[in-house]
Amino acid sequence: MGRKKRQKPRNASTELRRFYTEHQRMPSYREAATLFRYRSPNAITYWVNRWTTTGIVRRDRTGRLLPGPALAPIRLLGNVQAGFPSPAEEEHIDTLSLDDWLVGNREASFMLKVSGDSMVDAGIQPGDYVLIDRGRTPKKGDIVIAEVDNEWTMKFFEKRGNRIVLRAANRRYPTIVPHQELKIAGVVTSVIRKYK
Amino acid sequence: MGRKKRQKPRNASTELRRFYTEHQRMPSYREAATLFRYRSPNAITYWVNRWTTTGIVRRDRTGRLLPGPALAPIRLLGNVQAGFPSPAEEEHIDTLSLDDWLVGNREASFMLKVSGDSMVDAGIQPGDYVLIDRGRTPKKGDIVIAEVDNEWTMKFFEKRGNRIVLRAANRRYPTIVPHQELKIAGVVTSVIRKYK
DNA sequence: TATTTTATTGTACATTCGTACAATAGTCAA
DNA sequence: TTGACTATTGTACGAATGTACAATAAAATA
Repeated sequence: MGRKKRQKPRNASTELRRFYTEHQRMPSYREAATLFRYRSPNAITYWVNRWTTTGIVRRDRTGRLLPGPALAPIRLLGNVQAGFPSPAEEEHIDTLSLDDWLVGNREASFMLKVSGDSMVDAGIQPGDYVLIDRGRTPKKGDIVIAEVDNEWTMKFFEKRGNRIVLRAANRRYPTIVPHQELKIAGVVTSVIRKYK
Repeated sequence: MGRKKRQKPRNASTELRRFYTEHQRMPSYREAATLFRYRSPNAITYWVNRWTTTGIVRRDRTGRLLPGPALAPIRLLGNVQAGFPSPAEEEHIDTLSLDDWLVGNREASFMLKVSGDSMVDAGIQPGDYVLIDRGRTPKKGDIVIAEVDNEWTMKFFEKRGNRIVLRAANRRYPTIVPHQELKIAGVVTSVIRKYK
């Protein structure tokens, strides 16, 4: 039969991950054959057998492909200062995606980029991103997105006696005691800083 | 025919998202029928038709289910201080997952929980998580995980003349000039803080 | 060189899949 | 009560899928 030079699929994990994130599913054997330039879907059967041993893919009930552990998201290891962690003592957030880990209530969540310096003393800097949960009712000490004088800002939600006050985590900003009704857009559930 | 009380599937998005994150694929029509307690896969065909209009699901080439925009991850909106953003002016990280956004090089990445206070002046606090890229070569100004005196710490990577120095972002810690060879585990690519 | 191992192709088949079609019961408003 | 609309069930069919089997070329090894 006509036959191409042998190849052995290069960076299978990368290609498969790309397909998975692009299509939100794993390829069929025939699609994978196309992807890796094979003429027969059976070439994929051949490779799937070793990919399962290396954890790149798994099979579901009907034999279809699923992403294996090696395609899975980020691992959470131990602490920085407590000495460098050995892979043995990994915490097991392994299987969880950052999305699931950070976003509890998807429908009610959104993200903002921080541009002021009113929260620097709380370690939130301009350029950071904050995840907001719209649905949550703020507790004392929470960081909230609130409307003050027709402007939305990020402040600590606190109480003085029975009154609610909004405190900035920057000595240069005053604490605000809202007169009338107070609009709160949501509670900050996490902060993300991304270095280039 | 025997028939159950009418139901109209409740929180379809939640159920479907649960299935998708658990199985890493969308259900077949028959599986979805089981999931929502229907006796006929055709009940799902019926509902898929309206789920596609509300963006909960999409169909692929062969009619199989894919997660729709409404099942998709977090949206990135505008800036905090620049006034509260209208949904119109969303940046379009919509379709991107936090994982993809934060983790460039999956194989070479891992996560650490910060336990020291050596970087507080850079806004990295004890309890924060840092994502590390093993593969990247550190540039001046990067935050790195380095081995100093048989202990791993997080420091700014800088240069004095031709020498590499490791500087803490906390006035109480000294700057370190490594004598011999310097082991660097990776470069910090992002910081994540999670409030309870 | 000869031999073994590894990689690729093609075909065929049972299984699973989505969906078209038809029937009918539940719900609601007039 | 009647009629219109909505929701559910069952069946059947063509298309797509994973895989078993067999053949064989390419590369590695002796």
